[in-house]
Amino acid sequence: MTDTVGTAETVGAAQPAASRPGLRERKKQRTRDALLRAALELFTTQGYERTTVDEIAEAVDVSQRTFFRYFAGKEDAALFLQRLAESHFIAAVRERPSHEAPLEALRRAVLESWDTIGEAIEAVVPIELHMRTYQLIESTPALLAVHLRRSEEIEEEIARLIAEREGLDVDTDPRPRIAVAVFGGVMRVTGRLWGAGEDTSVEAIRELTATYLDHVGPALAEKWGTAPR
Amino acid sequence: MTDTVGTAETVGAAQPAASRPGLRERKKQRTRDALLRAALELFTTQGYERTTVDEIAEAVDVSQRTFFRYFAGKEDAALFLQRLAESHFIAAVRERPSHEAPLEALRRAVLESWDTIGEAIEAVVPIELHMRTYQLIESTPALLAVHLRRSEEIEEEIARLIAEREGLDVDTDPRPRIAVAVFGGVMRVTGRLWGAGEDTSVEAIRELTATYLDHVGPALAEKWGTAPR
DNA sequence: AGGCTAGTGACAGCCACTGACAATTGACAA
DNA sequence: TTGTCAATTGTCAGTGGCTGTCACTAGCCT
Repeated sequence: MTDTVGTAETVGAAQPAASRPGLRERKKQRTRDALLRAALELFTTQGYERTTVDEIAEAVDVSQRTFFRYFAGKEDAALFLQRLAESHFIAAVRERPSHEAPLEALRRAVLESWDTIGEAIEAVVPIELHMRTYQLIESTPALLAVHLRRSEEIEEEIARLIAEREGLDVDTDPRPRIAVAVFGGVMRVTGRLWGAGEDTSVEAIRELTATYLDHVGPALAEKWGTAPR
Repeated sequence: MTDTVGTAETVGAAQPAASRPGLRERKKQRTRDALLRAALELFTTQGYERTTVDEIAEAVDVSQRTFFRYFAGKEDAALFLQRLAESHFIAAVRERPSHEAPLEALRRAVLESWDTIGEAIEAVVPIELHMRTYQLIESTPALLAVHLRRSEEIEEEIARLIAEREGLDVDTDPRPRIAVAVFGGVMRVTGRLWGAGEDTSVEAIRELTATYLDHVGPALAEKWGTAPR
């Protein structure tokens, strides 16, 4: 709050002069991040239901009302990072070359986006907190419910993307939606297993995903050999 | 509330003397049904969010507290019939002969259970109200979220069932969960399309389901022909 | 008939969330 | 530097879902 704040900030920040959000904007960003971190920290330590919005606000020393100005609700804060991750995934799908077969494109998009997502999150909160948050979501009915609904919305979006890639009409041809539903189904299964397991590393989820996607074919086979494979 | 209620009920009811729940029990049942009907009626006419629990209770002339003794919450009432339907579906799967391939068994189970479910529901509320309720769920975010979470739980249950049928271990072999996830994904897509469409008949959902299930293979093909089919 | 207990109503209270209004503070121009 | 405008925030009051408690009524059982 000194008189040289302006200069100090400009120098101290790693902003390459291209974008200088202004004091007000930066302050807002800091408040949002602080609220998010406090919320996730409290959620993952005491549990989601046992944490009140007042506690979160108090931890950041703002009014409860302010919390609701940054987040639509408790859920919104808890799922914030998921949304971040989802947008990265969608972007990854968009960038897949259109000569790849639909499922192939989706597969590469997830596997690839695991990394870029990590970086984006680290810029806001420690990755480790995000991992804990993910497990929290999987184990908290209220959060899982909202997360699954969001997943469905994303599936619709991706289905339209795929349809566009292939030059098809989603409302006429069932294949885009089906392909995405299949893919989404597998992702949900692997996500759940990953969250329930011990190894929370990116490698673990990557491998699990790849393995399960490889098993879609066999799982749909007329007759299953008893060989588990 | 006359003194001959007991006798009248015994005669009037279609209970074949095998089970006579007792006055208390019957009264409870009537209260529950009344609450359910009132709730669904209000939900589907005014909207879920715009209906308060007090309104529902008042419509049946009981205290708000009593509503919560019968239903865990507003959601619980709204999804009551879904749960009924789900249990029928699970039962149908259990009864499929074990020589059928997994997906074939699931397919037959749904298509078959559409009918038996109808009867079970009619015993509580008019089918037509159930149809409206289904559309309400699909179009109400809060309800859809919980419904999807329940779906996931059911998928897990079915996956274990399938694994058992095939003599496999769900935690070792990915195929049961994958197959069920694929199936569930298709069901969700068709359910959504059905709810959004005009034709709310059983035939419509049956045909839609069959068609979409038939397209799973093509949707997973390496290269999609441009023919929508 | 009379005790036992399930079911209920009435009341109090917690917490998520919202609208309204006033106070504060950054942004920008004079 | 100072004044004005607009964005942010705090405060207050209220709505609605949901829960705990307690006294009371009415089926049920011996």
